[in-house]
Parts: sequence; structure tokens; C-alpha cells
Amino acid sequence: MTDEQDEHVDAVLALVAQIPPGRAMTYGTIAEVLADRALAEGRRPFGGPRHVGRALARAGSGVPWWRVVNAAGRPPARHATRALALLTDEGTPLSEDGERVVLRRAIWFPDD
DNA sequence: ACATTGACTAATT
DNA sequence: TAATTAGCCAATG
Repeated sequence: MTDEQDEHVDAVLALVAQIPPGRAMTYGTIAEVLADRALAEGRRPFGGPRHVGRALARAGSGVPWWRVVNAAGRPPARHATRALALLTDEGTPLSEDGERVVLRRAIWFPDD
């Protein structure tokens, strides 16, 4: 946890923790935000979307991981049912079939 | 050092 | 709109 690699993991967790209820972010968006942030602070470049997923798989418990969805607005297949139930409870805008988040309405940026 | 894998994405069909 | 393909990056064996 003292390596810069692990600081990247912490950065992912910190950002995901800030996503408000009823909103969501994509893996790609998170990667972009952290990449810009790393550039601004002179840290090593952030890997990419897959790195976000890996970070959550490893240390995702403890943060609202269900508010992170892929570019299609769908949660990871493995936890899809559970995630969609939580998203529904929070009032997150969902498509008619209830299987994917309407990113146009639910996408969130740290600015808010 | 090489091959495989994964909570991904974008472009193509 | 949905399925397929190729690209991607770090971890793991």
C-alpha cells in the first residue's frame, strides 16, 4: 500500500466513494478523470478502464461499486442482478427493460 | 521472457 | 439495436 501503484487504487476508491446516490460513472470516465489528475500532479499515467475494474475487483468492497457501470450502462455481468436492485432502490434512471443505466441522465462528474 | 486473463472500449458489420 | 473484432494495460502463472 505504499507503492504508487496502490495509490492509484486508492484514487479509484476515493473517486467512486464520491459518486452521489442516483448517479453513476463509467469505467472509461473514471480512468479519464484519474489520468488528468495524475498528469496535473505529476504522477505516473493511469493505466486505463481495465485498471479501474481491477482495482474494484481487488478492493471494491466498502465503496458503492454498483454506481460504476460499463460504457453500455450495464453493470458487470457477475454482479448485474445485485447492482441493478441497488440502483433501482436509489432511483437511478434506468432503461425501460431495467437492465441498463441511462447514462445521458445519470452520468456524474466530480465537478458537481 | 511468453502466454493468458480480466468488474473495458470503440469501431465495424 | 445487437453481435463481432481488434486494441488496450497491468497482473499472474
